[in-house]
Amino acid sequence: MAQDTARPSPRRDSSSITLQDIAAHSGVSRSTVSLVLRESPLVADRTRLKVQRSIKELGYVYNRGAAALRGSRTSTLGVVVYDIANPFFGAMVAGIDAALNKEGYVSFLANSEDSPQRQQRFLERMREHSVDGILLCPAEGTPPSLIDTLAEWQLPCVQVLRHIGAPPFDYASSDFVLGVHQAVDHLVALGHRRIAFLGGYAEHSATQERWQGYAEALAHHGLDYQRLIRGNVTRSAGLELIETLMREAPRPTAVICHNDLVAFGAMLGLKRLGLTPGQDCAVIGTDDVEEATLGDPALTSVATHPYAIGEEAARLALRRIADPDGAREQVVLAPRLQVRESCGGSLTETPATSPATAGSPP
Amino acid sequence: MAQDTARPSPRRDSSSITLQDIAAHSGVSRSTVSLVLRESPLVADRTRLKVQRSIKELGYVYNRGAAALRGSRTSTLGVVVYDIANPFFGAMVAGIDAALNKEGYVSFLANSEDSPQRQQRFLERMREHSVDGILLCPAEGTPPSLIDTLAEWQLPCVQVLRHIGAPPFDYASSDFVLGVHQAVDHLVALGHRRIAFLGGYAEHSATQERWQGYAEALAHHGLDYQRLIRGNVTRSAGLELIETLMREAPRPTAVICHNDLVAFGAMLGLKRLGLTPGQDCAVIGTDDVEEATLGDPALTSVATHPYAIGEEAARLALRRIADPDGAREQVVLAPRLQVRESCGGSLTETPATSPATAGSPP
DNA sequence: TTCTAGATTTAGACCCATCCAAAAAGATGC
DNA sequence: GCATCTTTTTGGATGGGTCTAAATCTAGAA
Repeated sequence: MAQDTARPSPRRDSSSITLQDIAAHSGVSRSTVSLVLRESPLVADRTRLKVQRSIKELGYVYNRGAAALRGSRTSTLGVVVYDIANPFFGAMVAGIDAALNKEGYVSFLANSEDSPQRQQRFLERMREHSVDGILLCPAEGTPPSLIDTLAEWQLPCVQVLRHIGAPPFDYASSDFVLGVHQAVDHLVALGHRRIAFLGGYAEHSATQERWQGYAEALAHHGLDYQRLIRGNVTRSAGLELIETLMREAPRPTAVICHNDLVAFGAMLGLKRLGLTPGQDCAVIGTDDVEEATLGDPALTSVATHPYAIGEEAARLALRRIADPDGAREQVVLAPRLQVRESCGGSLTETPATSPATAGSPP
Repeated sequence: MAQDTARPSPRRDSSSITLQDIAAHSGVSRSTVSLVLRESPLVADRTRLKVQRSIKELGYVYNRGAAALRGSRTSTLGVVVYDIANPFFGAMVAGIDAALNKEGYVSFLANSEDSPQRQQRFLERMREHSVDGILLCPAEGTPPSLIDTLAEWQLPCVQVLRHIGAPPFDYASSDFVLGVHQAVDHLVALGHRRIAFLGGYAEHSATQERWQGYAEALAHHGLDYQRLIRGNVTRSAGLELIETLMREAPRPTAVICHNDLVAFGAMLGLKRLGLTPGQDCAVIGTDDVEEATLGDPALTSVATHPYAIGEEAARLALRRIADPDGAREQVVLAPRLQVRESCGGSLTETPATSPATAGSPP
């Protein structure tokens, strides 16, 4: 109670100061200090100020580990992606980070490298660390039962980009079906009739949705030509696949690519074949990465907004944590076709389609 | 002790099982179970097996939060980068993740967006979470005192790619000085005499080292021409900077770029000016990202091995955690010039320089 | 002045593992 | 059989918060 000004402030070994010390210093109980720390409205203003002064003066450091032990939240989240070196995921993680940061959350990140085993190990570790929830981009070959396991563990999980297991589940992604529709519509409007689709394997929901959109859109426009080449979704895959494709007869006059990397590879492949992208063959990518603007030619691309997806996924996770039994949600952002030179249209930039609204996944 | 087979295994609400339950079930004390969990050699084999069986049978989940409260380690690390959307950092984070994973560590990731404030907030939060250490790529404008602050906090910190504060400090990076030397040497061998350097600002140690290498190498070869253009390190910056540069007289015959993004921008800029990269002007990048192989033309680049840097940084952090007062280390990997088409040499790939050995930073 | 609802504050149990010192059990030597 | 070492095991204190229910303190009502 009395201000002991006799000795210089008895600041102990930095962070060994506890609630008890603050309580003693400010003349209240441990409980009250705890309430102040958690910004409870129960505490009277005078008391709050007094305690806050002590906290600052003694250089107190909140111990979240201890708090988590008794309390119910850790303010941590686990995030699993399968290829963090891919800039798409980089942007997505940036979005997640920004959204979590606002709410005082921090996230553990794991790169599964598309290995279900690594993914599993990480999730078990997350359980041991008692994270409040999981953001999961499921690795290729993840058993659908994983979602049930997480549910048994009482660990809220938001699936991102890909989904496994049976609905209803929490999910955040882009509407890939709609994206391909937009691309096909645009090409048809430009007069194309032979439109191919490049890249992807059937295992992922995200690929299946693209293919579904492709088939639907062709049917919708009454087009007969249909050519879908499976393959990896890398630059070099695009390079190889386009060579196969252009050797066929009849050739397509346009290709839609699984992502921008494939599209860049395809454009390079066209050039190596002596063809001009956008003139001899239109190319449309997916994702609209930064590089698309500065390609040669600039790439028309279905923008899938990874940063926004990351933000939405994080926010959805926070909602689910706050209300674990709430109705499952699917936040599926509408993509937007970004028209540039690679599909031979004019060089002017045309705002192409509807503004962002929610669609629905299969 | 007696196997209570009367009722179906009394598996309670999933994860509410504690050491106490295991102890009771296997007929030993809590302490012994704890020793088993930590793989202590003190425990007799018979006992260990018995306990492990109980652990499995009851579906026990280790509570790391509780362990951390009493013990001294959390097996967690904080990682701060300033631009996770950049594939270079993506690869680096992948390396960090892989190295940590092997040792049972997990990491919190934050994207500072080059904001010292965000970085500061994150570091404070990491302290509250009692991470065992920090991997820090300091944000632009980070006060050098931050390193002292972390030391006061008793938080081991390995700086990565950039460094601030006074030596000795723990640091993992690439030898940027040597990288530029390699690039200049190669260009000089090809007959170039007017070599410019593109991009970067003086604030970062990583930029300063590149510039130092540039100046040193020119002096070493007795070249008079010296032209260094500051600027951002993005694709579009490269595009703009090269235009400025090529309008000068005399023009350089070669440019070395701060990173590959700048180099790609520069190549695009050359094409827009009607010049051919590798013929009218040689271009060399830094980092050797995947895309370099598939550029048009393929880009000669100083490979800086981000994945390896990430691994080394993580391992160094683990060493420092194990031995907080050990001598500070600087792990600086030697880069390697990857010769391709963009500097006009032949199209054959020449293994250019020495294999990886450690160099030393300024 | 006494009573009471509402606003504040608090004591003490609790979360779940780890640490330490000391006890118990087993092995060995004479 | 007893003392002496080892090898194993263990009780109880401990870490630093949060939770609950109850205690205390107001100010306005009766």
